[in-house]
Amino acid sequence: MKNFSVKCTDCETSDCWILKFCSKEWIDFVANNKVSHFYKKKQHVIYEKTLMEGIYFIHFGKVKVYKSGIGKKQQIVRLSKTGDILGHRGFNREYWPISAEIIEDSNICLLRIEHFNLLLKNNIELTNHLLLFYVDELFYSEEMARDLSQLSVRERVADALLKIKNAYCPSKEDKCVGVLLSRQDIADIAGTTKEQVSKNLAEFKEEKIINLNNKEIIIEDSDRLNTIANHSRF
Amino acid sequence: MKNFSVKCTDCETSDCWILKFCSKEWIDFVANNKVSHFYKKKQHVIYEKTLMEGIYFIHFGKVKVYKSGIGKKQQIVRLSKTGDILGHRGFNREYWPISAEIIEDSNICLLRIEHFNLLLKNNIELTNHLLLFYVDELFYSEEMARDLSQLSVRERVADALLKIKNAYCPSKEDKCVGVLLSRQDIADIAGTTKEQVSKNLAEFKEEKIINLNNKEIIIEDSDRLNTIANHSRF
DNA sequence: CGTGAAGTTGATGCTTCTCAAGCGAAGTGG
DNA sequence: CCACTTCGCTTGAGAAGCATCAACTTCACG
Repeated sequence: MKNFSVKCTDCETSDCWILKFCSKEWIDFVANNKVSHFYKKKQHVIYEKTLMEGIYFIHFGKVKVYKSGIGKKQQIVRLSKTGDILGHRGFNREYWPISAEIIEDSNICLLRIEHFNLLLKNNIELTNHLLLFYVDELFYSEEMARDLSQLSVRERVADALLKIKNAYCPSKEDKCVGVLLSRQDIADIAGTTKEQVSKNLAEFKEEKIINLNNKEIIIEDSDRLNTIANHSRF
Repeated sequence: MKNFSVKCTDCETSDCWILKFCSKEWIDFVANNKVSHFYKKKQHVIYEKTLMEGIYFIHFGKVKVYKSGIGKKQQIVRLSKTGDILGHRGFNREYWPISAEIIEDSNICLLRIEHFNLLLKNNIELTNHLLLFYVDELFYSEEMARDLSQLSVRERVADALLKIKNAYCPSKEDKCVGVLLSRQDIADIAGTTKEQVSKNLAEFKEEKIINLNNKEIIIEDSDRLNTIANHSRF
């Protein structure tokens, strides 16, 4: 396993919050106190209900954040990637309210909570950014709640595809969704079962809205996909 | 209509955030810049998609906060009351992402956003409290999302009753849920229809879990109600 | 006392979940 | 390198859960 533990000052992940919102001396502080770790696909960074340790920053990679529900059911609440903060849902909590699992090999930095608190206290811009970030997260979360309860499965599957694309391949020109997720993962975003996802993807393919090339999902007609997903909103 | 526009310094709503987290001089600042308004049941404080104006503080009363969905469907995302902050979901947004409707006559203070921002900048304790509040809101919202998608209607109706009780009558001794909401309101919390609420309430009554005394819901066996609502959680 | 709104209840049918069988790709071990 | 196992995906059939519709009752309020 390669060592990805670079100094923050040499880090190429330019949208890392530390680099963007902290002063030079505090970037050094983070560099001296963070711990980097490389994770392989399917490994867990965070286990729900275990002791909260600190805040994570994704140096590079892709991570799904989910909440456990009935039996084995899970609700994916976020798709995180390079530059994203991770574990902020556990801020000020003793135990993690969510789990985080690697979906593409990732390198992730941990800053223990006492250091993060010190950082917040001394970097007002970071605090302000975090505040606004929570506002956004709350907005998306409540939109998700409403949609999970009111949209049909077909609409939710369409919406899930757009969410994945938006998270991992936002480029308008590029048609792929940017990551290989299992049917179960898509179901855990859409709040349904893997069988329903399969059936609806087959339908979308039949209608030439998407294409399925060896496991990869290609969005052929994002306008119609949008129409299906937004069928109801407003 | 009585005039409830008291000076903040004379305000008896002791859990108002201004009184709790701002310094004396800044309480005066709020007192001089806030606008109080009395609202009657069914009036709207906030209309979704209209211009965001500022942050509200509930002097006294009860308010439901909801997001519009398909057709006339609504998802209630919060039950607010005396001392609560209102409209923080619109922080840093141009338009309101939610509506807020009075469910019991209320007096509510508005602090325009430019004043609120100034307040935040100068009262670090308020900023910190707001940050932690958003973390909590995010937690509850994602729990709601998961539950709406995974629980059965029966479980969600039980959960809705507990949420109402918890919001408006948290006392363990008192059995009432603390407020008169319509079946449609309960449905909008539970993510179902008013008919299903009616049927499930009848079932609960049959099972001696609740009692229905002229529109008022009395919780007779909160343990069993909890068991039903939590059937799945963990 | 009359009108409209809110609540109840039952019948019906659609949507979605569950279960099961079959398939193919990928990984494992001899 | 090939059989063997395992895992994920697909598809169909059946069942369950839930929304919708409609008829009726009760309540609120002028």
